Amino acid sequence: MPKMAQAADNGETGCAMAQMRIKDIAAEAGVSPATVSRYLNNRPGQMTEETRARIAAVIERTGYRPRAAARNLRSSRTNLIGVILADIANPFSSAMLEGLSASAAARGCSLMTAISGNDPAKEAESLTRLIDAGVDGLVVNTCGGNDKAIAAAAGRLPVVLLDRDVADAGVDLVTSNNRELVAGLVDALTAAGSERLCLLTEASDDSPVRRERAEAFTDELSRRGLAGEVVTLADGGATGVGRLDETIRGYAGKKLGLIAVNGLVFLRLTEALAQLGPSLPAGLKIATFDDYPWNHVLFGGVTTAAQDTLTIAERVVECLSERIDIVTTTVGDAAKLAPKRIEIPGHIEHRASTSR
Amino acid sequence: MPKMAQAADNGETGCAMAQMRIKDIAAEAGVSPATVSRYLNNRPGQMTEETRARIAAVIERTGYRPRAAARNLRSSRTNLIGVILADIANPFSSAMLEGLSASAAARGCSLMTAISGNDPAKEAESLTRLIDAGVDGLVVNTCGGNDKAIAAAAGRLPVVLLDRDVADAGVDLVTSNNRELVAGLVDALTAAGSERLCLLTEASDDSPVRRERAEAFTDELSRRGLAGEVVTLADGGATGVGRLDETIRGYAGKKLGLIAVNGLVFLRLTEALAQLGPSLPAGLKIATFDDYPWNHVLFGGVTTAAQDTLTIAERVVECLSERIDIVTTTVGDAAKLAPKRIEIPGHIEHRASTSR
DNA sequence: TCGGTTTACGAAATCGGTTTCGTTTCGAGT
DNA sequence: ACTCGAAACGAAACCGATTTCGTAAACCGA
Repeated sequence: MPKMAQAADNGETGCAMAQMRIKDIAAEAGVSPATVSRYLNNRPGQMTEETRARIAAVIERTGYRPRAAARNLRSSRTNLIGVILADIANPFSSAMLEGLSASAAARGCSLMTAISGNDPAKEAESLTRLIDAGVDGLVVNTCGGNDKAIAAAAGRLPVVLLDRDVADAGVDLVTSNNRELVAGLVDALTAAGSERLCLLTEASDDSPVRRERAEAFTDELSRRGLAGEVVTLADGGATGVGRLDETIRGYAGKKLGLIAVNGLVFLRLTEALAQLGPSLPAGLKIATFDDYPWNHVLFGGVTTAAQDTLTIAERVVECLSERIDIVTTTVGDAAKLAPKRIEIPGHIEHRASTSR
Repeated sequence: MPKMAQAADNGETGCAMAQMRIKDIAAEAGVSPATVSRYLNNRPGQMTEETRARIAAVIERTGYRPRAAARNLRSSRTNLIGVILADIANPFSSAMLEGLSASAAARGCSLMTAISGNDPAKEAESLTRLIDAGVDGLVVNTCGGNDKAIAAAAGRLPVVLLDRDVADAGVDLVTSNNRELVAGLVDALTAAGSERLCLLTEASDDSPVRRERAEAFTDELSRRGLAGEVVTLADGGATGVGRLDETIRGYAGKKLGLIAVNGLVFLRLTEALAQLGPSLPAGLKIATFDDYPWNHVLFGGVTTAAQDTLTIAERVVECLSERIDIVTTTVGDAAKLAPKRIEIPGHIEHRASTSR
């Protein structure tokens, strides 16, 4: 006989009563805790429709909620997904967070988030913090510089990389079809009359994504026999402007088209253009990656390579849950499925795209 | 004698060994699990410098990490802070998330995030999800419509409201000094020559924040004897543009100044202005809340009321930890400290602010 | 040297679920 | 009727830490 046997017989007492435990529910429903547990996790071994109903009724009436900590401990599963984002200021990241949140919730998982702010040290710290917290899996939008740590983490739990790859291997990656998107932007600009193209990048951003886009860009140029180059803006804002000014002057009168390699570079580009004064070279056209909400306002609308963040998020969670299920189901590390590389097609938003 | 007595004697075997438990560490260090626990939580009752060092050495060597689920269960504390954000697309929210993440990490806490997308149903669901997950406290940037649920939640664990208040009482709130910021924007516009002022709002956003700003605005107008009004854009984009167009025409030739009540309205405003064509009424000036990164690019720089997101985040976490400490320390609900209302002063970014 | 108070630590209970394993019951097949 | 397998369920171990309580040793002033 339990100490607080009749703790449950309250109808609607408003007072703060001690929390119900599973054994209280069990007693109330006249079954064993094991059966209630089966009910809670609707285990394959069915139970009589009658006991099921009885348990449901008791839970409904008492408003019982199982304590997560207890079930986590015993089952060593938390239904938590860790997310490490490099730069939350980037709308890509916030859109992704929203998508991940929704997809995770759909599978009964919650998100634990950490933000590295593009600082590898913080990223590493977040990595251990989330793992220590017991997340079932990890989504990492890495800022780079932690390849070994990430590989190590992937050895301990399921990891899916988001957008940015890691030199070391063995982890799933979900990203956009950057090469096609680059081609699409080149298409758009040439169709709009540009004769020379520049891809603008930042020195500080040395991510594999940037490199992939730059590579695709030069490939595309040579494939089409177009003139152009990759221009790396220096980090200090002013230098960047100088470099940009120089570039624009260098192509003066030649129908230049600029592609910003990502949203932040685009932002710096607009700043720089504003600084250079209202007199832009005639025929200068602009396109960019990342569909910031103001892209269709600036310059009368900027043609944009938009990533399908919602689908990316969905697939990320899908990959992760798949691996999580494997880990928690199979005995050892047997049946390791090969690392996937998934490209989610983005699309080009065609807009006016002219600076004038 | 434990089953796996010598599991610990490996030096650097690469094989995946079973995880260490606290009792393994204890055995290895020649102390009891209780002492190791004391070490881990550096409890007031000191221990010999020698045993401390011995435990530290063993932990260091084995790379032992305590299982969070177990300590959560026993201590009924998770070091998790739940965060519910209404609209992650708003840079205010993402900046806040970054700030919260940093402040929480500084106190050894992690963040569990949920995003309501301004949907009260989702918000309510997030509320229960996070509470069920066992968060120690909750930060809510509510979208409204859940006053009772939030009040109920606040009865069960510490809750701090972020930016948006809740009709019901009894919870801490951290927000900006909206009234002063409104006055600051009015200052800026009148100083720039505006004679009539409009505050632009959206019908769909009926948050207390919007209302507070609108109220402050009309107060300010009457205090200064200025002409002007609050203009509510309808929800459907097109109607909004029409309404705006109408407003601008109505004041034609009268040196109009527009204030966007928040960043999203400002975005719609820029869109609408772009749609209305390049010929804006001469002397139209614009100011806005929320310092989006492109504010200083558009229209040659838009005067902005910027909130101090970092400080807000800091104070939010501070408030929350304070209450969490009280809850976990004191016996009952004694010593309930009164709900605070904290206003963090923002500042006005003075920029060119002219549309032409 | 002796009571009295800390201090350092260990033994064992405990948190609240899940999981394993075994038992009973029920229905089908012959 | 009897066997057999599956279905429904209960008893008890278990997850891995924290916490309570107790004890032995150390310290301390008189």
